[in-house]
Amino acid sequence: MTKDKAEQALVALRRILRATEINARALARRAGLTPSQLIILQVISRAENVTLGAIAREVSLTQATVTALVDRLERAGFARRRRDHEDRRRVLVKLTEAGRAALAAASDSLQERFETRFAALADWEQSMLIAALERVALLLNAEDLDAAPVLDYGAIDK
Amino acid sequence: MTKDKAEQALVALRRILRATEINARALARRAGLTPSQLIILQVISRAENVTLGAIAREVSLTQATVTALVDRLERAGFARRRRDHEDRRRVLVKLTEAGRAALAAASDSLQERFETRFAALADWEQSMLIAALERVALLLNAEDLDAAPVLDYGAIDK
DNA sequence: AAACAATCATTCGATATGCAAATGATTTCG
DNA sequence: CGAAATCATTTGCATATCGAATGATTGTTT
Repeated sequence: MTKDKAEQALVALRRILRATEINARALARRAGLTPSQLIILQVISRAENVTLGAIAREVSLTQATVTALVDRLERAGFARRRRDHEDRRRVLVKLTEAGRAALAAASDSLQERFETRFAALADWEQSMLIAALERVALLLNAEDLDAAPVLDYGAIDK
Repeated sequence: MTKDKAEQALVALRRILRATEINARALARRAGLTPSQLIILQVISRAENVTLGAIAREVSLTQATVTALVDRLERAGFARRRRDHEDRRRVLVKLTEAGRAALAAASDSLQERFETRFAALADWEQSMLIAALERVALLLNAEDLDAAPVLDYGAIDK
């Protein structure tokens, strides 16, 4: 009797998760940030001028938590707050130059390695991998877990 | 010009990471545990009688951190410590009945859903997905990031 | 065997994470 | 207008995580 195939798939999946998880920690460390802070920073950099609540929803954290995280990012000089003029309840967050630099310093070598190696594959193989990954995401029902549009979780975390 | 294929792959990958990450939190919550505690509990359950240092290495945390986590698991009645007789510096950790029950209560619905859906696929498709996942793990160079043998990160976190 | 080095766990101090509930400010809607 | 909803912050609390120091034990060297 062969090893259960679903189990094989799960093992490979866990290996992927583990690699990215460990990478995320190392990554943040290199940038002088914590994993959570790095994630927030990535969200901010992707969508300049986001509201705090939007960030919270995107990363599935509480507004209170995001407030605290942005506090530290701001104190570290990586981000800046400013009130929204349209709706003065909102607070928009923006990346500073230092923040951009920190992100650059944290350039994701794991991701780059992946991209490089991926690019070296034959075209049909690239397509196959994409199809397979999307299939797996579907099997995990990723779509009804996150209504969030762009998500982009950086590399995990945590 | 078509969207970069590597980017497509990464997007799917992030969706997978995100699904599992959110799931891990919900999972732990259901069992009355924190994500970290759940991970430790899973490690313990898989290899009965592990040393604290071994746990730390397996999950890439500090011994100090693992000590604190096991403290809480023990206080909650989910695990028990006992000294190793061979080498009295070591401390072995064992799951209690309550711990086993907690793990059962936290049975991973995401994983189950995956297994169910995976099982419904045609045989060739299963094989293809496995191959693809293993390929991706390789592209991420998972093997030189973790020397750890069994790894099995449960459902990530964190 | 005595001395020294290595290993293993714990403790301590410090910072960060994360939540729920309460509060304050502003907008929206009946 | 006044009530309800929305958005951010604050507060209080438990946890997570690390590095460095400490204590206990084992292994090694002379």
